[in-house]
Amino acid sequence: MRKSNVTRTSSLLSGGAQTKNVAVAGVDRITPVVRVKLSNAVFEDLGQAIINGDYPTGSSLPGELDLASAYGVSRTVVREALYQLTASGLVLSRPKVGAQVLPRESWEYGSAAVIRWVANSPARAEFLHHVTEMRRVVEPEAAALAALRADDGQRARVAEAMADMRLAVEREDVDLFKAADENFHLSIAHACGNPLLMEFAAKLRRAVTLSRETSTQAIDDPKIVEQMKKANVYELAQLAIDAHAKVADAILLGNDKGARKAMTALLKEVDHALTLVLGV
Amino acid sequence: MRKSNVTRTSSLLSGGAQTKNVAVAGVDRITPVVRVKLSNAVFEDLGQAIINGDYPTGSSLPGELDLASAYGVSRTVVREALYQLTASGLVLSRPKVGAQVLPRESWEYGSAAVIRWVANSPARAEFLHHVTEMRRVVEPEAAALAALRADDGQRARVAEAMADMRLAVEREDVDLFKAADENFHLSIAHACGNPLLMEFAAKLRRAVTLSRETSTQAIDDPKIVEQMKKANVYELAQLAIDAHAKVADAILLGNDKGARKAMTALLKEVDHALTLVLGV
DNA sequence: CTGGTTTATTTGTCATACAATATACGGAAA
DNA sequence: TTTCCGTATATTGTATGACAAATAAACCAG
Repeated sequence: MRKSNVTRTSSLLSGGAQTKNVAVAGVDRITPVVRVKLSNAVFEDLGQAIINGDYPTGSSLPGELDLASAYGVSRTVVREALYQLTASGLVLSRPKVGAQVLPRESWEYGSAAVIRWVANSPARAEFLHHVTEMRRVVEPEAAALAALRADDGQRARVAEAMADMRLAVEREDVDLFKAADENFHLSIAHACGNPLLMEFAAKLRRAVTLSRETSTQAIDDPKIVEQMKKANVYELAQLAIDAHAKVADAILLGNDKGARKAMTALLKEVDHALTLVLGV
Repeated sequence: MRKSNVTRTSSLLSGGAQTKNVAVAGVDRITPVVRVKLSNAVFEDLGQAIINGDYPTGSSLPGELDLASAYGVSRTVVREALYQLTASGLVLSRPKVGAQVLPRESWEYGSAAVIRWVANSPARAEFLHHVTEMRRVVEPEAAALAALRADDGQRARVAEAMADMRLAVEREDVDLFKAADENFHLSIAHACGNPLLMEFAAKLRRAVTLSRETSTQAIDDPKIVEQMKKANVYELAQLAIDAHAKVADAILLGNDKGARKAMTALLKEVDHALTLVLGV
């Protein structure tokens, strides 16, 4: 029933994704040059579908052969995708019963893929709330440790991000500001000397960024628009510069307690407002 | 070049694999219940080998066919294992170049498998140090949130773990004590109302437990034995009971600040000593 | 209706073939 | 000689078909 290989390859990203996802229209156009592995594509789509709640906890995914024909790929590809899902803690597949969706407690929220999916799922708002809560626990500590342990190169990167942020405000360059903000927090995370803390802080930060990106279309929320109008952007920018600078200075001086305190203040006072203005 | 590792694994797998290939009549019936998937076994072994440093960063694993023949499995199985490794952030495989080991920064330290491997690797001591550092950041906050948000059932489980711990000391039952300790911390993590915090705290806790388990054979370290002898176990047990009770009481009373403070003290004063006595 | 057996369906594993891709080699041009 | 470019070759990516193993569901004996 399945004949030509080449045409079927392209039918995966369009046809298969259509059936499950909402808007993957642009995806296959973005990556025509870099040939995406089919199993990764299936992995992405199934993972997003599971996390979106299309397959409730405890239910079984369609059989491997069904999935294969639905996506227009071979059973081999489906299996390889299922193994990635298994490693992400989303499913457990057993003979006869199929790949069962595991309860939320066993998903690997730490995994990059899961974060990506959740940040792009209906549960995005709630997730972002939890992420913010965690950032307020983790990032001040990361700043404190960075003040104590950062080497010269790491301190330089913090300083550089700070400089970029000032430059962005000067030039009124929103994109540069976003990038500098991201760099600022990531460079601190990388300087804290604890790989666990580093990875976790970086992932939290990435979750925020992802949510900002994927929620651009949600700006028609009148409440948010109102808040954005009310905000005095320039004032906010100056406030952000000050708050970030206090953190950076403390880190550069090796003042751990000061860095912790400054980062706490930054997250409490500025970051929420920034998030509102920048898109969530 | 990494022959020793492969051959060791091959022998591990040989029990399950050969029974099928050779089709010896009686052997099949000996181990029919615990049938491990071959790909999972290969996944486990390769992951452990990578994290042990057998394959340095940037190097390529042996080719799929080599791995297949080394492990005595089909190429399909090897590929499925490699896909799990990919999802864990350990390798990235490309045509012709093979599966390259990614730098540590991209390993999913949050993933259960990676934690298992690291907790069982030469880097265990250092990892445990980082884990402890993270616990001192995360668990006090989890306790505080649990005091604010735990429902009746969750509070009951905390109280139950506390009661078990008292019982264990009374009966001088070390195993029960370990279990109660584990339950105590896990129940708090589960009661904090933030899935990210819950998962992270639980994984940190699990890393500690795993390290304790896998290091039983390392107790011949004279320094540790000396410390264990010097420790007054009964005194320590009473200290542990008191410290844990303070946390539990604060949580049950909804006193978040008290819970945070008590947990901080617990981790600072008692937990290290406990870890020493219990096996690390 | 109960309990054990059989059946049927699905996953787990293997083998083979071919397509796609990146390294490495070798030849041509400057 | 060096540099550039195409070809060769080895390895991964994908597809297909086959069989073994496991288990849920149907079935039958009592």
